[in-house]
Amino acid sequence: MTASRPAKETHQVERRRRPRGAVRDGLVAAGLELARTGGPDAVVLREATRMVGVVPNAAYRHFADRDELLAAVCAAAMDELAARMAAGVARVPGRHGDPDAARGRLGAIGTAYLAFAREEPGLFATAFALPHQHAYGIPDTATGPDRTGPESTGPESTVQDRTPLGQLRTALDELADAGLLDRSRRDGIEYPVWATVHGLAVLAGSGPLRDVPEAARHHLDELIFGFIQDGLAGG
Amino acid sequence: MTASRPAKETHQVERRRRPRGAVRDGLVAAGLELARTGGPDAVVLREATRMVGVVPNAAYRHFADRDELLAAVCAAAMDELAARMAAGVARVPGRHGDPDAARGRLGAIGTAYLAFAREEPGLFATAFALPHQHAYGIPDTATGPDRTGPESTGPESTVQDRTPLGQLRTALDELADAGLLDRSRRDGIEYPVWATVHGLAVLAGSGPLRDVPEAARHHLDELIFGFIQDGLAGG
DNA sequence: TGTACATCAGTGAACGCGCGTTCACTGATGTAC
DNA sequence: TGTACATCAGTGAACGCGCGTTCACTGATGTAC
Repeated sequence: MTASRPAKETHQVERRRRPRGAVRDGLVAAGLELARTGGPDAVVLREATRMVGVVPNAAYRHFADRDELLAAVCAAAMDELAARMAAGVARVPGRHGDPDAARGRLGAIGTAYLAFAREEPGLFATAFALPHQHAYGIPDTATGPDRTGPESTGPESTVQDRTPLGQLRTALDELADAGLLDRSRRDGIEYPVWATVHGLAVLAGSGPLRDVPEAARHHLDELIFGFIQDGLAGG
Repeated sequence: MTASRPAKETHQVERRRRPRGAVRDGLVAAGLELARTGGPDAVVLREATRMVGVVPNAAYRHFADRDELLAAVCAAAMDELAARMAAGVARVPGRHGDPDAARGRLGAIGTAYLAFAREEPGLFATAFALPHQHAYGIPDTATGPDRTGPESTGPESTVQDRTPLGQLRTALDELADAGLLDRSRRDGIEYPVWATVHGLAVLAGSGPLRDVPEAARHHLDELIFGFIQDGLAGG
């Protein structure tokens, strides 16, 4: 029986029994659950420590302040979106360059994006809520390198990254490889495509279209996908 | 001199000197200024009363609670967006049905929308922040009539309304009247167009693309407008 | 035209709450000799 | 292999703050007779 272990050992387990990093991970996970229900504003430091079963100030061993915890939660939310997209893409069979597969993978990306926004509006909002968003002001100097800006579309765009934009780029590259997207139209096309899907995601996930019934929702999805197809085909 | 007025009159001015509705209007205006700087979360009831020069609980003569004040501020923010769009459209000369004018008015709508999101990210976020957004949950039953849903695109869509979506519909109708948009493609096309512009507005206004330098920003705008044009032309 | 009274829109004071954050502490763990 | 000590990661108690909201009140305004 396990009860034969000395009581002393059971007692000394009270302190520091958690594996290294468990509290930090737990705080982020707790913050993620709070964000799931109420968006970024619901990520309350004290509540997260309560959920982990730790005293409030223990959080300061792992985060400088509440904003740093929120930043970690935002990153985790973005990771979850990326993971769902990757899972959707992986579910589509077919070799790289096969036209049907290429179309299917691009569609899977859009579908996963929209599904995430609708099923998890709180996490979706959190994923795109960079901390310090609260100060809506003119950002810094609006100059300097920006890794997500359109100017980063160059040779390095072939580097595979798991971010939503990176996955979209990969899918569009494959579409071009499959001959379904004219090479001359490839450059920068990820932005209009992203904007279209993101716009519907916001409007239908937590915006003014959030209450449309399911049938109309599917109609909306089809309208948007058809529109993107036309935009990719060119005028 | 005005100083010849009896001091008594100057004194009795202390109470109720404000015109009817001035405090309510002032609270909404104050809330709008708070939202301008910090988005919907910055709409703090006590701060608004301070700005108006009134005691905190005076707000409860005009609003049931903080949420009702926020709702009024959100509506005011949406009105400001609508007004900027209308002003942009009105600036484009040319008769109804003239191709150049029709194109110009549609472009003015998109430009005004994007400019508002970039210049006033706080107000833009507030305009689309329906109160009770904090509870991200499955809305009611997801059934019942929805006036902004796609099913409201019918004979009543010809009714002119000043909402952003209403103005977009009007512009697209004119585009069809001018022969630039195939009638068979008109139905529901406002949603993809709206989504595309809204998506860029969010991404570039307060999202991950908010820090892209001005040159790249204009490039993005052109990409999006070109994409919409291709989508309207059809595949 | 003047008076009596209801209503309206403000004041003043107070409440409980939960938050983020700081301080001094303590016990367990890991490391140097 | 055993001991001394630094570091790590938690505890316990407390802080000040600003918020939304409630209560009883009061004076000015509008209305009925």
